[in-house]
Amino acid sequence: MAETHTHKPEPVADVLADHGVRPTSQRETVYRSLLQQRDHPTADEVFARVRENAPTISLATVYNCLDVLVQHKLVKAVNFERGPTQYCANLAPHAHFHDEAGGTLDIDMPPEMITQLLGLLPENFDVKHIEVNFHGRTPSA
Amino acid sequence: MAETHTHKPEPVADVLADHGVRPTSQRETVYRSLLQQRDHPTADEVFARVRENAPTISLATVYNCLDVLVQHKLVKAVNFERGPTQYCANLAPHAHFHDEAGGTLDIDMPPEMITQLLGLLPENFDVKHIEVNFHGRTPSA
DNA sequence: CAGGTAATTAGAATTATTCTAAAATAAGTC
DNA sequence: GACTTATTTTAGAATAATTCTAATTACCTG
Repeated sequence: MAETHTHKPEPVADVLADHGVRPTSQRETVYRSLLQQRDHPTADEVFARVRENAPTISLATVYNCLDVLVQHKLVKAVNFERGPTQYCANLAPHAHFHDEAGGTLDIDMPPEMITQLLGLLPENFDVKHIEVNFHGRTPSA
Repeated sequence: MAETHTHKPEPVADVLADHGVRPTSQRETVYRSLLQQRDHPTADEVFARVRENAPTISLATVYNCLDVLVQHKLVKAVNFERGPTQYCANLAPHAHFHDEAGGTLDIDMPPEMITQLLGLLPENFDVKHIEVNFHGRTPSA
């Protein structure tokens, strides 16, 4: 099957480099893990996952890598109430829905919605980012 | 000057009772503190403030009271990134703007905006609450 | 390959919060 | 008003997530 709509699959190292992140093996491993398993893992969960491939990586490094990825906008950090930070490689503008029963869902947000939200602010505010979180229950059925 | 638009100012104890919260002196003190000083204090800050009137109150009690007030929807808990939870007695629907330079602002949200946000979700999701947070800088001038 | 910068590591430290168990308070009952 | 029971408060210990520290390792530049 030919790839009709996708560009050539850019190696992870290049994606990092393109975003100004020096591509170390740890950073690649962490980022790859987030790309592969697109739930919303905590730092601990990422640590557990990457240990399989990189058994010598440390938790501090996982935190460092995640921070760098977030700072360079390759990954989003999601916070819910007092829970541990969760990480998300979905870069499209989206909100998050936190199910009380556990689990976090991405909710796509059309760009107009972002524009409207920004419209609530006084003109000269400099917005770095917006976060929209829903909290509740998904249908149990 | 006659009070033209306000109802009789209901004592704090009654407000608590009306919301199903047993009005203990600690709860009244904590709630009153939030009503009076409408910045977005952390539990520690509330603790420091209420100690002036109630020098024997404990930090655990402040946490307990804040939790009860939040559970009974008299107070909102606001979380930003990894910072400590902040509390807010503004019950009108509103978003929060976190200034990197410090400080948190309430941003009014018209009900239509809430409706639109809810429209992003599948029909049968049961939403307990929505949180909209902006992050950035206010004009320094 | 020497020298410098940046990244990683293990473990200690910190911080906000929650837990625990006991004492105090309040509410309801006779 | 004393008695019982449920709730709240309290001080301090415990926990959990994250950050810090200092030492080591990897990478790049000349």
